[in-house]
Amino acid sequence: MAAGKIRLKDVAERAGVAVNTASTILNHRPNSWASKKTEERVFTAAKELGYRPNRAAVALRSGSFQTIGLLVADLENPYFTHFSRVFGNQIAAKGYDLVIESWQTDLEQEKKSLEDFVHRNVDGIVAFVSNLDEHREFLEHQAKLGFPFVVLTMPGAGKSPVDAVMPDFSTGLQGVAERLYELGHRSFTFLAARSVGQRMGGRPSFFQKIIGEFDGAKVEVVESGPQIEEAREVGRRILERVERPTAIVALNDLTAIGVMRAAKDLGLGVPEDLSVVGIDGIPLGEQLSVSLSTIAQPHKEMAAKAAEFLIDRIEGGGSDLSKEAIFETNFIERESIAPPA
Amino acid sequence: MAAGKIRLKDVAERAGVAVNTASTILNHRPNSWASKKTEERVFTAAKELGYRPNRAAVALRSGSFQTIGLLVADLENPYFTHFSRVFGNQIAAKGYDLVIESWQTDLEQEKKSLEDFVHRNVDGIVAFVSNLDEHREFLEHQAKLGFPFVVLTMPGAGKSPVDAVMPDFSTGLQGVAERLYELGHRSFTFLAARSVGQRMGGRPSFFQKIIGEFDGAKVEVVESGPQIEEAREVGRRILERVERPTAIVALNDLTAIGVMRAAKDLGLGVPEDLSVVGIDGIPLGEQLSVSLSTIAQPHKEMAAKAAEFLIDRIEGGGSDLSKEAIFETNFIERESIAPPA
DNA sequence: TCCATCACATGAAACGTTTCTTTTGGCTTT
DNA sequence: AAAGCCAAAAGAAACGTTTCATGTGATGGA
Repeated sequence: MAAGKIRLKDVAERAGVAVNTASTILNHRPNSWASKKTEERVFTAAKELGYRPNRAAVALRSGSFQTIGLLVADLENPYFTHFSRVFGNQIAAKGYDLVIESWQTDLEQEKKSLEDFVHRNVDGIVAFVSNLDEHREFLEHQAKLGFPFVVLTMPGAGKSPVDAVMPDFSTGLQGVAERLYELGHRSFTFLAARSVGQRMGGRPSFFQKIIGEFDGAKVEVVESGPQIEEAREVGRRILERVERPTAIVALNDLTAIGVMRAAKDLGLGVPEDLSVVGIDGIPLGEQLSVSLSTIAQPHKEMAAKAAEFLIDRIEGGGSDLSKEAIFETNFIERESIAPPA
Repeated sequence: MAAGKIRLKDVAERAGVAVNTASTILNHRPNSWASKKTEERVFTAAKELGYRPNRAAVALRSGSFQTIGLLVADLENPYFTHFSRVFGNQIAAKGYDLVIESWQTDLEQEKKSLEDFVHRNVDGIVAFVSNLDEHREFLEHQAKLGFPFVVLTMPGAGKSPVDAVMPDFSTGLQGVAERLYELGHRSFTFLAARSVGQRMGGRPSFFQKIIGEFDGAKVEVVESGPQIEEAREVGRRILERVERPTAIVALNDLTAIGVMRAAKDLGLGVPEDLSVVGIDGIPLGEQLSVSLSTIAQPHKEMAAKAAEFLIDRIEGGGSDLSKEAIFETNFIERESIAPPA
């Protein structure tokens, strides 16, 4: 248990009032009457004793922890920590606490985390999910229960059973493709997330389609895990070949960093010998010695929208249709791209 | 509230037993007595109904949330997320949940976070604190209350009132100094944390002392904030001068990255024109295009020790003297250092 | 003068568990 | 056959709040 065990009862006693009176005064500020004098007494008593309500009791009685859960894929990826911070600020402003959980890499764990999380008795959940279809049954169940749930995922997997916030990579990818082609690139590799179903919302195929419309350009899709180390390995294998691409688009900024390192390992310069583009727009990308070009997601707006959806559900409770918000991404050109050698 | 409101009572009814019987069977697995037959009935009833205990009620009655709090300086710094993950695994194995909080940069907020955290009714806290002395009064109070508390901080600020886990940078710094001197460096800059009291545990002065013992070497101490952006600015100012150092040791790996970028901004190469060393040993450092030399802290061992200290306090409860664990750091040489031009 | 009315305050139930104490009835012991 | 004992299970109190339903004593209208 936490601090010195000061109960509401103690405060009430010291103020010479009943415990419910103290309760009304301390919380229900709005709509409470009570004479100024007793209010005064209760407040000073509480302060003097250093009273803090017992969260377990509050939660038990009022049915809410005032806590919302955020489930991210990997807390060690700056994209998620950055998102977490922005999101945390948003909901803190509404008086909610944040509990962050991180599932790592595999689908089984993702499912398990999701289910465990629901039973932590949080008031609502925002979760990054790799693939809507894998969780559809579960999410439908939650929606039916009216449990406030918002997912962040990729568009294109059909209507989500719960509110969803999604980036739309088409504009960003279009921008990348056009710019790289314009610079003279014709041979591309797209590093795709190892397929957990259609995790990447058709990013590879969309990119292929765009590139396919350009004369003489070709794109190869290679799978990789989402972390630097693996991308470095995969990148090395790609770049060791005789016929290597002149530009690589990676599945996220972290893997793009891995690819840049792979280039370095082989004595290739970025961007002279290889152009690299990431996805996400993590702040770190801008600070690298060769700053990373990227397709940036609007972190802040997405976090705000997720918070808004969730709070609406929690407070409005309305079990109307699920809502979707799709955010455009945009290509940010930095030092990591240049014309091919 | 979470899932479908299945109470222990419902389980008990379905199993045809009293609620306390169900409780005993479900939790007190060890030491419980009850016939195999009823055990069986209770378990299947619970499973069929999808029963999950209400955490608020459990916490209220048994006085513990089975949750421990981790307070870090900045969740966007990979050092802390990495630590969090390792630490989280450690305590998860003991059946505790983890709640992470992040104070950002300034002392006021640090104090506030610390105090708020205590009132979240967690079972114990592990906190990174910038400076023991700033929190001494508070920590002594917690120690007196017997509240399980472990701090991670720098050594040298006198005996900690609560259990403490600390890195000892003397070996690491010694290693850096020797190696850089050996490579031919004579002019150093030490990027120090902007002084919140003696935040850095005498790192700058210790480094000065070591360097002072080498013939013809000099070191200058410059302050910076802990984030990349500021370090980049500060680094630029240092490197723009006519008399610039040939080697910079930064207060953490992130700021070292900022310094490397500052060099790039000015057209200086790392390591040809400038050697850079960080502190912490974040995994990212190894993956940069110019991999970062660093003074590595033993994350894993430190996290394990912090977990051990805390669990001991929580479960042992013993209010004996506070313990300290000091971990050696060690210098890891990577590509970011070389002989001066 | 009497009864509504009002402002202010209180008593007590309830939230879902855990845990301390008590009951039951079948079995051994004498 | 009565007393005692034990395993197995039930009863009920308690944790610290919030909230619903009451209670009070003054005020004002009739």
